[in-house]
Amino acid sequence: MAATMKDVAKLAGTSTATVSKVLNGSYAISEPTADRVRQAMEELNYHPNAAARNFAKQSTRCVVFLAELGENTGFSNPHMFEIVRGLEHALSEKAYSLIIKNIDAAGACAYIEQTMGTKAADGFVIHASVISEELDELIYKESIPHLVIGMPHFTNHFCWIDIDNRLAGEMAARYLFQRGYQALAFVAGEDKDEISRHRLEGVLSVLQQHDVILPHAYLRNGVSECDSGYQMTKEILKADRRPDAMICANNYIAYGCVLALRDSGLVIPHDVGVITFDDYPFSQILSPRLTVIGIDVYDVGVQAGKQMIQKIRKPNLYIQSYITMPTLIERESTI
Amino acid sequence: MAATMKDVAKLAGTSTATVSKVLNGSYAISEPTADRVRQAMEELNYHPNAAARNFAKQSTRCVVFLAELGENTGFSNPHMFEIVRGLEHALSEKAYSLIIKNIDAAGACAYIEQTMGTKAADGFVIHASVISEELDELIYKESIPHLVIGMPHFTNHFCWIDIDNRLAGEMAARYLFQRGYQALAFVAGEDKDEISRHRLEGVLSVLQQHDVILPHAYLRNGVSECDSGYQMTKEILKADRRPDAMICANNYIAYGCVLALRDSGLVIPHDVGVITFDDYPFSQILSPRLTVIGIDVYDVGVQAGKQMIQKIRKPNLYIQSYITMPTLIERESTI
DNA sequence: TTGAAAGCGCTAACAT
DNA sequence: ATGTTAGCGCTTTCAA
Repeated sequence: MAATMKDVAKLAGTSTATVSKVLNGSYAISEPTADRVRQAMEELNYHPNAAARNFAKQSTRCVVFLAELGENTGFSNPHMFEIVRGLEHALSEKAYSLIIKNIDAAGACAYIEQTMGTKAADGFVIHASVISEELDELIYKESIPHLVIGMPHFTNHFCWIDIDNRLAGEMAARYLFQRGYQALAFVAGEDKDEISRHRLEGVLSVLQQHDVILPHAYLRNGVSECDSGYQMTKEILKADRRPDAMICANNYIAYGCVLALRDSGLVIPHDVGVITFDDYPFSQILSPRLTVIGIDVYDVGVQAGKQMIQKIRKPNLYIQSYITMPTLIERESTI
Repeated sequence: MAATMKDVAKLAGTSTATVSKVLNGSYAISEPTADRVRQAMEELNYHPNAAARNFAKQSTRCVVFLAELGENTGFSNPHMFEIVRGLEHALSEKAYSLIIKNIDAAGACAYIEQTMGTKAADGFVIHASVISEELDELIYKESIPHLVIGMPHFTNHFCWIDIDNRLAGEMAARYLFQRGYQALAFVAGEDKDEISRHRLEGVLSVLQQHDVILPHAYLRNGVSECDSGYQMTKEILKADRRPDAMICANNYIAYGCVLALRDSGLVIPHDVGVITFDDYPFSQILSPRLTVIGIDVYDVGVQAGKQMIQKIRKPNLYIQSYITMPTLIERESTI
């Protein structure tokens, strides 16, 4: 049986209260006593029992990350994992543990209610994929420490943190102009793909500032797949005057775009520049290595973790939103 | 303040012991009493406090997954995340929580000792990337419930679970022969890349069975990158007689291989078949969609989770190893 | 079938 | 500066 505080107290010739005090650094304890206690701990190889401690303090030092983790999430949505890494980092630093929970929107409410009810966690970081109005209500009513990753698409009381895809689009366009490209085309995802749409919006706003419009022939909608990116690019290349830069809504599309350009005998980045979003490892592995507007998703996780801890400490804290900045990563697909 | 067992007992007109008993289903309680208790719980919206419960039972119902989570692990090593998903699934089923901890081999020992000492977790699932002889000793000495994912490369007392890459190599070669391919080439990773080497070994053993040897010209070592795969393939194609099937050590290499074949005017799968390992989502997105020897890593996680729970319940249980089977996934890169 | 009571190991208010 | 003591909420043994 492991040594308990009582054992330490006995050996040090003090009370458990004193031991507790030197353990927690609070209150004033004379150096000699403290030393004796520490010595006793050492001797008994004493480790305070976390469960007992948390129980007495009514805390768990656990935060749970709720998300819908589908098949191959790690690969198809690497951001998810980067967020987890960032979270883990921030929480670990403050001696919190990160619990991962795979759940869908339907189950999230019950899970949180249950977990909160049994006091099995101190707070929740919730991926936007599992929020619902019902959840909003629960969290608001019970004032549950939380943080949503991703902007909710309905009126809500959530605290959330997100990425600015519109701004990323602006940055892409602005960068291309700056590099001397003049005729920009946008290879988009589905019309209902919000990320793609926001990126396009950003691009358009920059075009407007430059007093140019995006010709119909320079915009195609497809799906987030290589084949689709290939097709769209081929179509765009049929335009009377060929664009000199392609902005691809995402990596999958970009890959098809690159293949189509190659097949058309065009040289990247001299004939045509290519830029896309998100620094997926593949954008570095494919050749040419793609210039990208990246987002430090890891940092989103770190921020979320820090905010989370704040909110656990001060439940009345209310930060509605926080947006992280994209950054440009220049590589070989642009001049 | 949330209702406690005392409140329930008072309302139901029983003792807390009785409440506890109906809660745990154990012991005999008369139906009428049990009903009264349940009713009281309902009425008070009572949730047993997990911390108190675990504290009294001296358990945490937490398992931690230890691994070195580098940048972009989600993408570069999607298996890691799939394992996490499988683990989470198996643990959730038995009401265990999964804690994620990012740590390196140097820190693992201290972390486990500390976590075990403070009784903050019931068991550990440890990725092979963070094991050490020191850890082996600690775990053995303290008989800590654990399970290592990946075969240790030194004499040890660990319980571990792994994947059979050698067998996967065999399956790839056997399949190609069966489909009528006759001249197989192997596009390998680094010489020290164990996974690549094991796959190659499997291939060689099948070749041997067919009384054929792998010509020098049909084997190249490189690195796990597209460019390298491209180069190696180009070199292999210089052989006097060109191979009719390429076995690529992994997806990255396979991607380069496909590009090189295209550039050489060869048609996949008719002129040359291509097969690789691991069903990365990219193997489905690239065109042609790659035939692959896949491994159900998710299932490895599930098994690990189940084993873990077994070991927590019966610490003396000793399962040294367990190996999962690869499966063939036929797609467009082979006939 | 039920209840009383002694923990589980630590914290913190209060007293000294 | 240190000790006393009453919890924290639940489990479980033992007695009734």
